[in-house]
Amino acid sequence: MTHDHDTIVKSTRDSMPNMDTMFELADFFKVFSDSTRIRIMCALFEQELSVCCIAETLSMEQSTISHQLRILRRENLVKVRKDGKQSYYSLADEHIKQIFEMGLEHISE
Amino acid sequence: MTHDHDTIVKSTRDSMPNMDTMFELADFFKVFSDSTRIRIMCALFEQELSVCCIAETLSMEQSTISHQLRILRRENLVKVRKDGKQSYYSLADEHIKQIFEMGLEHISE
DNA sequence: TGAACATATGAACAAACATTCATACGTTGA
DNA sequence: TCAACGTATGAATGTTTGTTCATATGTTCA
Repeated sequence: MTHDHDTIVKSTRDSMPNMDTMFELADFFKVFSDSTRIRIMCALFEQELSVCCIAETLSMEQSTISHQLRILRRENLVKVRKDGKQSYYSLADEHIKQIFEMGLEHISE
Repeated sequence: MTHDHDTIVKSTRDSMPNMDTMFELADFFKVFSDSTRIRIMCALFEQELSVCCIAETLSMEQSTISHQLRILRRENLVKVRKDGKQSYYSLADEHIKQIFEMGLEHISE
């Protein structure tokens, strides 16, 4: 780059959020970037479900679902309730629906 | 799974969006799941910028930025205006800011 | 108590992805 | 026209990540 961009570069940098914030933002959206996790969350929109019930609903292996639920749990998007042998998962945040709506809105354009 | 979940599985499946929709949704969020792309979009919030200007703002290689801009272009999140040697990129959609806001809201909890 | 079941998790594997390097293409101005 | 510059892109590379397999943990019930 030869021409003088110093002013623009500087003011652009100043206008941007903190580095940390932008990395966190990417990490947050990363959770929604996998179709299995999306499908799990969609399944949980109506009611809480056990792990094997989710697995059967999605026609996927129990292990796969458990691994993905772990990620959703870590990110505080779902919560667990244990009852006997089963673990019942539900959405931790009503917020999630809004985020879905927003994505759907963009897709339908 | 031994106990009878057929009813729940069936009604859950019925309540869920189309498969295609859920895959598209994941693909949409995938675009936001990378910190470089997030940073590029943040840089473009204020004004259109040339490729080399973005690269310098983020202290990253021009090639890296070009590759990521290609993805953002493919997903219709940025648009290009060519002027002489330079390509000026800008956000294609005011929508994007809303999506960012929503993510930031969740992070700050 | 032991067998059947539900869930969680580590290791291995394959696929997806971001970055870098090298280079090609197009534009400008001397 | 040729050199310098800005941008785009294919190939190579290393890393991340989702899925599978095997298995461990914990619970229920006969």
